Amino acid sequence: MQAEPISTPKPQDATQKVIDALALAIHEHRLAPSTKLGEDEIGEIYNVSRTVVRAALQSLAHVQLVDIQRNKGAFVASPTAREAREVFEARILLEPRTARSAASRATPRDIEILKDHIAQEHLALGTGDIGRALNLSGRFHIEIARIADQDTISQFIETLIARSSLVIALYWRRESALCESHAHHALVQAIADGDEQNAEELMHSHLVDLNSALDLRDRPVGAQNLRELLQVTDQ
Amino acid sequence: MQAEPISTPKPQDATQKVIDALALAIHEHRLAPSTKLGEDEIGEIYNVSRTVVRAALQSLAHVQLVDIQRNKGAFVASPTAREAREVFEARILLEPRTARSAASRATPRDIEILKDHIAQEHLALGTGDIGRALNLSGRFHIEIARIADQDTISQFIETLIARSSLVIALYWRRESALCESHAHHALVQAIADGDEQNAEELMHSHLVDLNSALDLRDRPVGAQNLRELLQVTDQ
DNA sequence: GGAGTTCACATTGTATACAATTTTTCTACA
DNA sequence: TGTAGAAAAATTGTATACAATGTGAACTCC
Repeated sequence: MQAEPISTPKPQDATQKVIDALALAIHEHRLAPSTKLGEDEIGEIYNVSRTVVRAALQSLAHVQLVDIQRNKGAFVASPTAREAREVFEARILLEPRTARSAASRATPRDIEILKDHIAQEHLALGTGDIGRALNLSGRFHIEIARIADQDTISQFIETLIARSSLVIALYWRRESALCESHAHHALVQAIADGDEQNAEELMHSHLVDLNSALDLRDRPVGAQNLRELLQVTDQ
Repeated sequence: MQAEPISTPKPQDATQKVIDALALAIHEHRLAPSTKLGEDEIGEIYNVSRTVVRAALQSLAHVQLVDIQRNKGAFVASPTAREAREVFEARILLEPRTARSAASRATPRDIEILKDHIAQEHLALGTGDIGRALNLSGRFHIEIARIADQDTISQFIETLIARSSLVIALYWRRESALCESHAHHALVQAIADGDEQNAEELMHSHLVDLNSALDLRDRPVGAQNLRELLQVTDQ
């Protein structure tokens, strides 16, 4: 009776599918901070039961991409200015050393992958798909952590980059251009050359640059959407 | 038989109760690495449904205290020698700077708490309750991270210390005494004095000492218990 | 007697059903 | 008209039921 030829209905975890889908939507800024994530709603979208959705939401809450409030529900996380600062402080602490380590271990294949990332990012920017470009930019950093071959720290960096996505959504200031392709390009070159010192320094300054492009003054986040709606053309 | 007079049956999350209970058991080395954690079994022990147990196990899997294998079940994690190395490398990277930060911010109340931790640890060692002493020793480090007032990094450190518990269970060598009370004492003094440089250095050397008390040669972990049983008085 | 197969049992993955809490809406009253 | 209160609706927390997968024992065949 040869059911589904290729598309398997539930090949692996249904949970992982939901996790990936939601994480991608957040990373690409299609789900804004503070958005309510109703269990039934999500379950209906992906054709899974609330059991699966709850597991996915809890997993995302663990990396602080969503915020679960008991008896209230799950919302896309909305980092405070302070949390945003901490995320980048942690990145500045971890990633330069990771870049150094990557420079000492990268294989030609790794360099290929990194360059491919940059190319795809450039492409996405060209087509105006900013969300995708942002996501790829983050995955570039994750890839470097993978090359560094330190799973434990890589995992930390992965969650930090995920949260960075939310920070950028909330605190990025328009004025600064986000074309940091140059920084990434120079970084790849240093890693390809095995220049550990340079890789470490480039990563450091890259992150400092990123951080300085944020406007981290406190502001009343939270029910942000509601406020926006209420103030629209309010006479 | 007047059941629990004050203890409420389900005051807060039932899930959190299970998480805490299992984590404590692991930290106190009452649950050995690779121990199978059956859902029905645990649910029966704590009088909760499998739903709650599964949520707890998934949460513990996130911090890598347990290892969930699809369709197989959950087991107390059993870090490889490599993972053990990585955990301590990460601690050495993060904690010294955290100790420095703690030294710059600690209040008299904080110092009290730290000294109390040491006293309790000493007490536990005196009564031979090594499991409790180990747990308190770990919580001492967590307390310092809390004082440093960097939630993001504190959270990383918390998971690292949790995993350290498993590492110690697997790789600690008997020969070395685990009375590092002196190190903790000196650390508190430096923090109380606001001596940032000294606090950072003391924490660094303390962690290096700890690390050197591990025997990180590879060994076939995994179904450790079974192997032991099978080889007992074999002829 | 040993290796391979099959069937029964046990355990996990997922869905549904029920209970508890929150949010909304409707109504009554000042 | 606006506000307080109560009932209704919606949503989450937990438990149970069913489906799918894995494990182990008994049995057959060599």
